[in-house]
Amino acid sequence: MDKIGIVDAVNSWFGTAARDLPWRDPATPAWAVLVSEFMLQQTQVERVLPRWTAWIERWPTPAALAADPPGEAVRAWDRLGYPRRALWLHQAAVEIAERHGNRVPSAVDDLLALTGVGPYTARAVAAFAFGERHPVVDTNTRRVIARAVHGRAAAGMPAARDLDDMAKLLPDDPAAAAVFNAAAMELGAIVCTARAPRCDVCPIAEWCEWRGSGYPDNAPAKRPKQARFEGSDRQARGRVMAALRAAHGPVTRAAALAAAAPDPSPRDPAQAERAVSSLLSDGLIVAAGDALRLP
DNA sequence: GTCCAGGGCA
DNA sequence: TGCCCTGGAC
Repeated sequence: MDKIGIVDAVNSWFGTAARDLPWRDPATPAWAVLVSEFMLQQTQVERVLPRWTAWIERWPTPAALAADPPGEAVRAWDRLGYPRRALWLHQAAVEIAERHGNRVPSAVDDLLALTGVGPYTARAVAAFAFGERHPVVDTNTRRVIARAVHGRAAAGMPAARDLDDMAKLLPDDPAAAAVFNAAAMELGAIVCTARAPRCDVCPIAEWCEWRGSGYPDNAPAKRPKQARFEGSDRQARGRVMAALRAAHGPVTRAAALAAAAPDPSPRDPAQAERAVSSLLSDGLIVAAGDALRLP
């Protein structure tokens, strides 16, 4: 493996292929970077952009968000999906305001201690907001390393090994390391994709162990099949949340149940009740007398 | 129509 | 290990 060749090729490819995203601007405050990473955990860039812009305009600091009720965060989250993350981001803002003097911490351990911040987000913020040299590994990076370095078609289960692999590739210079972290993710996202890799336009095709050994399919993707969304509890929960976001005040329990199950003859009559009770236990909705509202 | 991606939590 | 949501790819 030619480490220098790979790093230089990926970074210069990134210089031409990378989109001009506002959170990549070096002047972007750490708080805005943290918000972008929360949103990008689960959502494509195109959908995140308008929500992110509105969010940091409305809540330019952690304390500003912490001063509003969490339900406002859930409403502003809109349809980004996984609305528990809006609650977690609000809680993280409270923790930053209270424990860190309204300044996003730069140490990975401090970041990891924040609600909703895991190994990926902690290192992403340390690297991209503070310029620290850390391996930042998401599933795209893991796939790129599995193929280019290990000659495997797909990454295995996430492991500490992934961080070691990326750390070995990282340039010594922190700024170049930050670029490589972002570039490797981008390469995996748009070129070295899971299903249809575009090796013809890959900047590191000449070094790729997987390509060099004839694309062995030695990783039969044992990913558990995702449950269908149509008719799922998740869909029912999403419908209740949409109704609560649209209503600017409490809605009756009956209305929430009706929103959960618009089908007049649902196959699973208990599903609406499950949706409401699980949302209550997640704290995404709260009881207000006989009605329900955002927290 | 079906399948898939995405990080963190319990 | 299973669950959370949505929209886009196939």
